[in-house]
Amino acid sequence: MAGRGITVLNVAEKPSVAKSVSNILSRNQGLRVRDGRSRYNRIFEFNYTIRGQPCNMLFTSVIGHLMELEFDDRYRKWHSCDPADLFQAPVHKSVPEDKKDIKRTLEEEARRCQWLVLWLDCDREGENIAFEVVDVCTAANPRLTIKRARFSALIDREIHQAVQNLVEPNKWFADAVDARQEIDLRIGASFTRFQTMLMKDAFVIDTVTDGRNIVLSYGPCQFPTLGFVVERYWEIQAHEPENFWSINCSHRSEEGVATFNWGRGHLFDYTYAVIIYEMCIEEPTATVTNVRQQEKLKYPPHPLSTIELEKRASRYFRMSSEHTMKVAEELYQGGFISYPRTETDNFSSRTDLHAIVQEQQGHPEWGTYAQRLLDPGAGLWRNPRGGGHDDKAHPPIHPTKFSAGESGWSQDHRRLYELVVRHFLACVSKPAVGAETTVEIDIAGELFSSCGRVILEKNYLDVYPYESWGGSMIPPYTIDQQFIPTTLTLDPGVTRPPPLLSEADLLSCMDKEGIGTDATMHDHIKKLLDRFYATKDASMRFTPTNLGEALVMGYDDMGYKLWKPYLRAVMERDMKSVSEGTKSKAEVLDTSLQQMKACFLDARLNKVKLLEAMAIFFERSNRVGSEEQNATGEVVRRCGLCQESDMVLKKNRDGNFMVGCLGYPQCRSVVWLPGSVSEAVVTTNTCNNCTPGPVYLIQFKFRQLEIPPNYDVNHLGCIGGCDEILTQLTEICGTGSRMPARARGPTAPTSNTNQPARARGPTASTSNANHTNPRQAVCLHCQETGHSSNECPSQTRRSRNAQYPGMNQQSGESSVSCSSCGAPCVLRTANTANNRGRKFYSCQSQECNFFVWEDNLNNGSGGRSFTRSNSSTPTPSRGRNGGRGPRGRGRNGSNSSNGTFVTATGDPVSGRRCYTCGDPSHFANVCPNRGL
DNA sequence: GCAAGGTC
Repeated sequence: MAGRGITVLNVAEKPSVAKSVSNILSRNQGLRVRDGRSRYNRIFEFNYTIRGQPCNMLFTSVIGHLMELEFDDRYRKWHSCDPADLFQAPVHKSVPEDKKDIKRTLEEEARRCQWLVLWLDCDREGENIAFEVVDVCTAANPRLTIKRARFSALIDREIHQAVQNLVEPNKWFADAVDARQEIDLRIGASFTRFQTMLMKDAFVIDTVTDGRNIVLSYGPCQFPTLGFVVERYWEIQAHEPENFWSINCSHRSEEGVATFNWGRGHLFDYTYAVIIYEMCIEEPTATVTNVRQQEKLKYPPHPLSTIELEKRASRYFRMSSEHTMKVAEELYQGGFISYPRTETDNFSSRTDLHAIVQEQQGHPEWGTYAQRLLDPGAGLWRNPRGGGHDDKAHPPIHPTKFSAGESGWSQDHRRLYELVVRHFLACVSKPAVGAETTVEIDIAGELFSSCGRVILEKNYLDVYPYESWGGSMIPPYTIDQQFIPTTLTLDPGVTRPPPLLSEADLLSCMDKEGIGTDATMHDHIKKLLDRFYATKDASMRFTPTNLGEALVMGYDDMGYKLWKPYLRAVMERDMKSVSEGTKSKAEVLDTSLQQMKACFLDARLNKVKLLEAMAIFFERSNRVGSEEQNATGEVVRRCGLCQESDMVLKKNRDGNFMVGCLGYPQCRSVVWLPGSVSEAVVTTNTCNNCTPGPVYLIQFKFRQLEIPPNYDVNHLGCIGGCDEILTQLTEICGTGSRMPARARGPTAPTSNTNQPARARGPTASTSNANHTNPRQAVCLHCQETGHSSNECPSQTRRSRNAQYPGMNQQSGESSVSCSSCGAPCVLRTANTANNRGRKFYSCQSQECNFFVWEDNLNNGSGGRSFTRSNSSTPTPSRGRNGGRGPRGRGRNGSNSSNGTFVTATGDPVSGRRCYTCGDPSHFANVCPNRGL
């Protein structure tokens, strides 16, 4: 490198840009290339003069983002914290292992440079990457002068202008991306951990996941994408076929046949249709009232953006968007097509379109067409029409090198290259021209019309066989001409549901609602398949799996539209505000994370909705150590034993409350709570006495019949050891621990509560419910000594023997009467998927909606009301149909017209069939032909 | 084991 002048480190977002800009700036004079630490990112060297200042230019690149945002180590393990903590857990940016070599190159080169010029793509992500590069380079050389080159295309004039007019990098743009990254990470990780741990062991869902560890991920892009699929599916399920009628007319003459369509289209009222039809039959003479001739143009498509490429490859070749992008990337790497990730569908006026066409003249299939295009006499050329999108970074996808097919290409490489070339040639061609004739006739006052088209000039259609423009001839007619129709029929028809979403439809939905970017949409679609949320059939159409549907249904039942694109739209608006400087990054982060955390906490409180939705499709699992039980509780305090994890409130397998360490099974610290607790919720109040704090107070509700009369059923309690009432109730009622009392740790909150249970031997001298406990010398019930309150003879185990408060059980199963209304109840057998064979009592009164499971009647765990429909089963009505589908019906709703599918006696409700296979014996949600 | 965004 020459010794005079300053040394400038230039960094581009990708190797291809570093190469292109180096070529342009050096004018291929004295350009030297050497390897960097990374095999992909070479370093170009040349001399250049910036505003009179001689410069030794070093030009290298990164590969997209150099850094990743992640949680601090303390929060990385799934069980290390409550997922709710992830909304404020510390995060940091760092260079991942596979980018370390690029980092080293930057550091080494930066040390010997005076200037750093950033040539990252000129969008928000590019600006953010620019600051990542700045961070790495200035850490190695703090004296660097930082400059930004702004360019919108890799064109000589633009690049020279950019380097002569260097500007400052835009922090607002980078901030917007920082905010987006942080929000995505926090929401994604918290919800993913929450719903995975809630459900993966609670239900049998891993039988169809190829033995892979199932992760029920949530993401602000993947979930709305799933939402589109599910919503369409519900729309189809909710569709009720309706009969309609239409009048059709045809006329055969010597010149040919014309088919006339009824001006009214079709009518749903049969009587009305018949009346009109009879009028036509009585006076069938048709009179031609209008003959219209028009020239019609069919325009070629806009220049090719990424989404259009994906959609068309899916439609024309049935290639998945993910595969399309893989093949396109390889064609790009080989230099055959331009950069494949672009939103732009508009060619810059500076692009030499003719040169691109010229390259294709020799091709055996479309070469002749290319020659015609270039021939001014043929008049085929027309400058392309743009579609109004421009990302200012890349041109539309177009061919960059001629190929008649390479030996290493697969069929998909050939097809995709051909599509890019033909699409480009079509774009610069004139539209097809057709002559359209419309004939209108009148029969007994009813209007009918027929339309025919003749293609006059095919133009672009000659090179674009993927599109057709069907032409159909109709015979000539003149105004006032009269004829008797050859046929005049009243035909029945039936409305059909819309089809399942195709991949092209899905991409359109995502594009319209701003879900993902051109470079990531295919990833989100693939994620639905990878996560077993949806399947794709042979015709490239998507069906939600039971898993995907249940998740969307669960959140929908909570009233949260997390599966809708709204959240992303709000984030996009916030990002725009940050990038324009009208809101600060901190402000946006504060507001949206606060809102999302509130939403998360509420969702967790309503997790029963998710569980109910899952229970519709999946069997409950008896797996021990359900992570739901272990990890989704609310935090009560930091574990004093392991001092690493939080202690959370949760239930054990038998439904008894406890406060256990999230570090289980490594840490077995546990506080068992009284067995009489029916409800427990961690509040935001903290204890003023117990240390180390904070120890959050728990709002308890006790079962009245299981506690002595002088205790209140509601109690705001502390498990830190200071709460006498809780201690007493624990002693009176016992706990839900399965361990024998002698081997257990303290069953009541004491100052020793953070001792591991397994470390407790039979001699542990704590406030355990043992005879040795001096505090039990006086029975709390009868005030006598000699026995504990647990064993007080005056207290039968009322909880076990108590009558269920809502039902009066008399002798014999068949003589139960409803305490709610007094009417007799009958014993019936459930026939739903999840409770088949289970017996329940159902009140016979039409006005009363009470039922109770027989097994609950005996163990006192309660009954629940349900909404009675015409053919009700004891399945609690769960609003599954509310607002879903165009008419507000779900596929198994209790709406009377849709009906509950089977009656309590197992009789199928007539007229309803499985949408998937047509079998009348079940609905689609339990169809054996359906996937997961 | 978690997101989405760059890109080889």
